[in-house]
Amino acid sequence: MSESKGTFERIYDVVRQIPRGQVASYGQVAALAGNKRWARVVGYALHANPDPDGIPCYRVVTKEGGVSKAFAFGGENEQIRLLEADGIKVVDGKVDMKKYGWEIPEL
DNA sequence: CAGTTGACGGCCC
DNA sequence: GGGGCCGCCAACT
Repeated sequence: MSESKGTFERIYDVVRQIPRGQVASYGQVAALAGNKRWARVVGYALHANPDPDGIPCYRVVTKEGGVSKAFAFGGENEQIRLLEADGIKVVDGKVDMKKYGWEIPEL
């Protein structure tokens, strides 16, 4: 509770809360992490991805639902594969945010 | 310590 | 409708 978590861990915590079968955009994660302007920071944090096993960075897409090409954990094709494994349909390398877009619980 | 970069977002032309 | 530029914050060198 000391909020000693750094900005990165904070972002990881949000991504980790993304339910299976849904996706969240960088701005979405950034907003839940604390600030929407962290969109770039989110990208940086996910790139660090210290725990790809607990941090489904592949569930994080751009606001357009497109997967990032700079993906380094296997390639875009791999991310799409993982998304479909979650029941998310990927079209043209993009997902239907209006259908799979993660609804913020905004507790 | 300061400068540059970066898995983005939003607005302008 | 598509493409390009600027702006935001934090981390990295």
